[in-house]
Formats: sequence, C-alpha cells, structure tokens
Amino acid sequence: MEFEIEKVLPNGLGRVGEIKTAHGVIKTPAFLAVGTRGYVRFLSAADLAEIDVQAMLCNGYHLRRQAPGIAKFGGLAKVPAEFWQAESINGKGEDASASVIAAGIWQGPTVTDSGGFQVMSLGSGLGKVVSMEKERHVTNTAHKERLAHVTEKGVEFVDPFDGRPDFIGPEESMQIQCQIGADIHMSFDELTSLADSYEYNIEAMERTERWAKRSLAEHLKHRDDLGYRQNLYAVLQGGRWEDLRRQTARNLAKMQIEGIGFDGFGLGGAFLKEDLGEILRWCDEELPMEKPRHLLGLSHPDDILIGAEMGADTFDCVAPMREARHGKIYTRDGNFNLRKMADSGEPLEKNCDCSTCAAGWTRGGLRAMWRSGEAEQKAKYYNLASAHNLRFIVRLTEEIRQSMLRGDFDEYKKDFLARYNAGVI
RNA sequence: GCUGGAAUCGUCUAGUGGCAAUGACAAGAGACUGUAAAUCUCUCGGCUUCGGCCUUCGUAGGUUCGAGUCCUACUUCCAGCA
Repeated sequence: MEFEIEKVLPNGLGRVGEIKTAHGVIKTPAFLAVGTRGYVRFLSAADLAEIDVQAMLCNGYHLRRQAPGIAKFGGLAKVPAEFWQAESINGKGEDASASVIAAGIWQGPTVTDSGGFQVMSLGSGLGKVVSMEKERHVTNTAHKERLAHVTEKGVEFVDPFDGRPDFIGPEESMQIQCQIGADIHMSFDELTSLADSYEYNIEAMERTERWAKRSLAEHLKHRDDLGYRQNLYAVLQGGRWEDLRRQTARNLAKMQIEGIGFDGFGLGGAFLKEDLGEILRWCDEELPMEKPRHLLGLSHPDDILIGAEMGADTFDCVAPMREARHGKIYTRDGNFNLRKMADSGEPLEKNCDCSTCAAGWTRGGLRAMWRSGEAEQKAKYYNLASAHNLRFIVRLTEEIRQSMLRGDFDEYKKDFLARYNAGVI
C-alpha cells in the first residue's frame, strides 16, 4: 500500500492524498461505506458505484465465523454474491438484502475493523446509545450485565444473537482479518466510554498499546497469505486527555517489530463533539505525516469537516444509512424527518446528484413506501433513502477534497456549515 | 315482525361492579456516529399552580357508596327465522 500526499492545508494537518491498495485507489479525504457483515445493507455494488463510494468497511467481529470461508475464495473482494445471499438468510433472517446482493457485491478496496468497538458496545456501553451528546450523563453498564468482559488476553463475550460464549484477542482478530483479506486492518483495541475515568483510560490505553504490538506481530505472519499485501493500522485511544492522546500517538508511531511498523493509524474513541477537533489535533501532531489515518465511526458533516481539517484521511460510519432507514434525510439546508412529508411532491433535496433524486422520487412517495408496512416496499425505500444519505456524505468528502486542492477549504467549511446549520427545511 | 348477538379514544381491540379505561395499528415529537439498530424513547379525551380537577365506553333512565361492566326502554348494526 502506498500513500501519496498531494497537498497539505496551511495548518500542517489536513491533506489531500491517494491511498493505493491492491484493490484500487482511494482518493482522500474519503468516506467509506459500512458493510459490517460483508455487504452494504440495501445497496448493491452498482448502487455503490453510482454513489462513487471508493471503499467499504466490514467488521472482523461480525465475520469471524465466515472468515475461513472468505479466505477460500481469496478474500473479501472475490467472494461471490451467492455466498452472501446464503449468509443473509441466516441469523434472524430479517436482513432481506438478498436481492440487492444478487445485483453484485463490492470488489474494490476494503477495510476491516478489529471488533474493538464491540468491546464497548457489548460491554460498558451495552444497551446504550453511543451518542456524543448524551453519553456525558450516562454511567457504564453494570459489570455483571455486560455481554463482554476485558482481560489482558482479550475479550470474552456472549454472542447477542445466539448466546454462545466466544473470545477474541489481538491474535484472533488478526487471524480473522487476514482471512477476510481486506486491504486495511485495524489493531485490536479497547474503546472506552465517556463514563470511564482518567485512571481507567490509562489502563485501557496501555492495554490497547500492548494489544497493538501483539496485533502487529500476528499480522506480520499472515499479511501476505492471500497473495497480496494486507495492511495494518494501529488504533489510538486515550479518551479526552491530551497527555494520553499524545503519548499513545508517539508510542504507536514508533512501535516496530523487526523494523516494521504500522501502515497507518486509526483514530478511535468516544468523543464529545466540542472536543473532537482538539483531540484529533493532539493525535495528528504526533503521528508521522506520511502515514494515512482513519477516523473511526464518525460521519455527521461537522465531524467530517473538523476531521478532515485536523488530518483524518478516511472516515466510516453507520449513521447516514441507519438514519435514512429511520426517516432522517440529509440535505444541504439541514436534515428533516420524512414522517412529516406525507403531502410533499418535492424531491428529497433540490439539485441533488444522487440517483434517488435524479429518478424523480418525491418525499411523499418515499414516505408512503417507508410506512407501507410491506417488506418489499420498505426495502425499496431503504435502498433509495440510503443511497441519498450516503451520496450526501460522499459528496461532502469530494467537495472537501476539491476545496483543499483549490486552496479555499476554510471558506468552503464556513459556507457549508452556515447553510447546513440554518436548517431552512 | 320474531329470536339471538353486538355497539369502547381515527381504526381494530381488552375489559363482566372500584377505570380516564388494555393492547395493536395509524398519527405526532425526539433520538441514532468503528451496526445487539427496517431500532429505541416519549405523546396520543380536556384542563392543570403536576397535587389533582373535569368530561367520557350508542341514547335516556334506573339499581348501587360506586356502572364501560347489572336492570329497563329506545336507536343502529349483524346473524337466524318469518
């Protein structure tokens, strides 16, 4: 993998670049579509191409049982649609994306998460919303209620769907990810919640660093197993404390095994919105300029703008598509809830270049589809609304890239946010 | 015309003496950020100083401390018989 920087912002952090992987190029800043279970829910490969998605992020935790099967095909990009169709019928059987999958699956660059997020979502944050606004007043889930428990070795957890006990540590995560064969992997980390103390964040961060070293060691054993080079990013934790963030960034930046270090860095953690920019600045001032950085799990426009400004190259997040499914539609003039649009003959967004708006779908029509109660109609709505919201965020990253190349990023950011926050709709 | 059965908050529905009254849907408001998420929370008779107050279960009476619930009559609907 190569990372080429084309231009750097005057602040010395934000940049425009290209990540060249075995499966294609990612022009950064870029937003990656999330396909947790190996495919993007309700969107086909053709849809993703139409949206100009450049890469997909899947999750090693969710794919842990399929990983050996994926390896047999030669990695994520070579898995045939039939495989995912069969998989999607399993589980709760509700993920009726089968017809969408049949239309083709993603074959471009891919990223996998390590399962580190599940440490928190099944552990201290079980049953809670991982919200930037709300979590400040939320306490951690009681220890005995958690589905995941952290030890030095790794994480013991119970599968929330079938109740089976399981275990993932750094070695397991790397083995899984190297079987899945994404171009970029994440080291196995412990994501803390905003409710955790400074002292606990030190403990978790230091453990995450030890896990990073073990991740690197295991990754190096398997990174060429599928016949092309797979890459590993080290994930940074450290909560909202400057000393921790800078320290862990320095530690991970210089971490090597036999002269080989990480290929890039994952910026992790639970953030309060107002802290995000500062925290990213602390991290990125310490990290080597020439390595790419992925900001994990954020996608609201203001977060992407601040992330790109502070030096994040790629982003991923479930929000655009989950919120689309829940009726929240993104537009340049703010978001709106489709529920109140029963009589609207307007498109989701005027002058939008997404396929849904181009096809002439109206808000009222989409709302009727969404609320019809018929699975097929709803699935169609999920496809159309997901395409719109995803295109909105992808377009935002494209425009950020263009503005950085032109040299007017600050102005672009100011104008975008002024209009977006005015919320005319 | 006779005999049964039924009428409850937009719709369907629970309720057979302590009820402003169950559940579902619809409707309305909010949430959602490395997917336990086609999910979750709240509202859904009116007023309220949030302690309550008022008006409600087809209509009108009655029994009762108390009636959606029991009784009588009426109205409407359904089924069967003429």
